[in-house]
Amino acid sequence: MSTTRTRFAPSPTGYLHIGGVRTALFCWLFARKHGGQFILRIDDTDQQRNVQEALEPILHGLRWLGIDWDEGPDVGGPHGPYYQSLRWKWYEEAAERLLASGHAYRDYARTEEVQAEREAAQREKRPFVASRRFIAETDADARRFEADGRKAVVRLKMPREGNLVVNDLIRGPVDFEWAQEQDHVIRRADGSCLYHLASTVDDHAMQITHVIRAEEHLSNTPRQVFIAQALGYELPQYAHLPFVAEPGSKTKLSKRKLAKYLKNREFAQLLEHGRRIADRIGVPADPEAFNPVIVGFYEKVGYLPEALLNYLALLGWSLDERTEHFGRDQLIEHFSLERVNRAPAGFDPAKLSAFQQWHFNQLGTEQKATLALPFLQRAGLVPAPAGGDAERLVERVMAAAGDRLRVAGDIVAFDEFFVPDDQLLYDPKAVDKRLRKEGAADLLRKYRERLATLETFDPETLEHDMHAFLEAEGIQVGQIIHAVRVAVTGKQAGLGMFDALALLGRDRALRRIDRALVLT
RNA sequence: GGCCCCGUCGUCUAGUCAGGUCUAGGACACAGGCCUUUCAAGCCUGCAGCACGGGUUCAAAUCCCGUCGGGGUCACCA
Repeated sequence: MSTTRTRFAPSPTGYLHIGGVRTALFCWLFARKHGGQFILRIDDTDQQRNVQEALEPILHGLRWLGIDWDEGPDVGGPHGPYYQSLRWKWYEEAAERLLASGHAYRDYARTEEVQAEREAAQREKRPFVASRRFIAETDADARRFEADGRKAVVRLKMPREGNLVVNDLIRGPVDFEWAQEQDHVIRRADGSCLYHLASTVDDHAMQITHVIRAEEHLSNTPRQVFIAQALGYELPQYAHLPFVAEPGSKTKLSKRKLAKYLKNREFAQLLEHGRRIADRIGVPADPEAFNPVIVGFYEKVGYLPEALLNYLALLGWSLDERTEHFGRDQLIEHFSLERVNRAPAGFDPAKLSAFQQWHFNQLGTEQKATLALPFLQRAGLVPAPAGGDAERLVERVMAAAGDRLRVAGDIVAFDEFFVPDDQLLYDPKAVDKRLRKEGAADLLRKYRERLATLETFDPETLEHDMHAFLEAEGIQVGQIIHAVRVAVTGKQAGLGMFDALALLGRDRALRRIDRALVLT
């Protein structure tokens, strides 16, 4: 057998869908696993305008995830062009050959006529497969039909007996009866060719050995096999992947049903989390582009490509009963179609988030800081270019934050460390609860005086000193620390208190406490 | 409706092909607890599933038949 070659054939829709990219991932993994090639082919037979513009987000998303293609747009290859709109000559020629060999015919039936027959069949509860009442047997027939104002489409002349067994690599043998198959149109009245013809011709021309695609194409396989056999092609192997389903449902995930998914608590949280970040960095949160069903969403808010990849791979595939965390290379090493599940897999936002968290926390402080910096810059919290001091501060905040960030964009939630003291915002609820509490202001004032005289301002010294303060005042830590936190950060929750103080330094801490005291 | 696919905790899954080691394992989520200056994290515990009904067998999640349920597809879309 020749080299393994798989392909992903997206149409330029302007965005990379989660379900689509999962298919691409499996095709890519399979090719890489077997040392073969992964080909990207653009299915633009239907849309003419702005293909490049609508394609860009798809290519970008694939690149972001590290799914690279050996042949396709940008990189070219020996079987190009890789745009179906540029390959019409091949299809045309194939259609003529099918006509010549009797595997296809010119059908002069009008759309309405076919439609009427189809509806009649449905009413009588019998399958509709073909009309064949307007086949032009001779040139004279053709001329007569044309004089009548009719135009011909080319239809496949499907067999009326026997059956086909497709040995699907994931599902095993699948049985189809030829008699159930319609005489599908392969060329329109205007001469342009349709997807099934184009796809079959291209798969052969590009020497695709394994057609790995979504389950929705399983029912389409017989007509493609028919075309391939009629044209004398060697058949590729087929593997039909289960759908990526809606959260909590078995229906195919769709970009258009955002409102419905938002009823799912976890999905709503995922989007909400993203929006909080998007708001701060000025990313428009319109559902056309900012939507968890689209890969771009994750890049925009600072997910790690390897986390998405890992999650997606496990959506329908598994290695064994325990291994969950995979890097790109391990995925390639272990992937196999035999271990792809047959049932649809629901998209689980919470699990994706958990994977992200795990991968993000595998990173060192420095790497996390590097990833977070652009978010601070976009939020206007750190200048661009940042400069050494700013970079060090980001790293120190990141170190003190520990596991508190899930995605790189979460850094904007720690804006208090980057904002000038006189611009720090105080959460009114926090002020009421912690600063306006009886005795809080007095204690805060006393604590402020201690801080003012403290020699060193690192977390250890601060904590040590706090204990001395507690003893001197005869109070519990809870009685003072919350007030200090609100005073210097404006918030009720955040980093460890002593880390926060040390991060700000004495001058900034004192200034903030002074501001806070005015609020009491 | 015809044809095709699918059906193990709420979710993703292991186990099904080669029936026993499965009173069904893991993860996420959820609940409770511990830790604790907050929030996370971490640790511990808990909750929860073989769609149903027949059969075959000493033995069925696993094999067979049927039922039910879900999904896909039936375009001059891809």
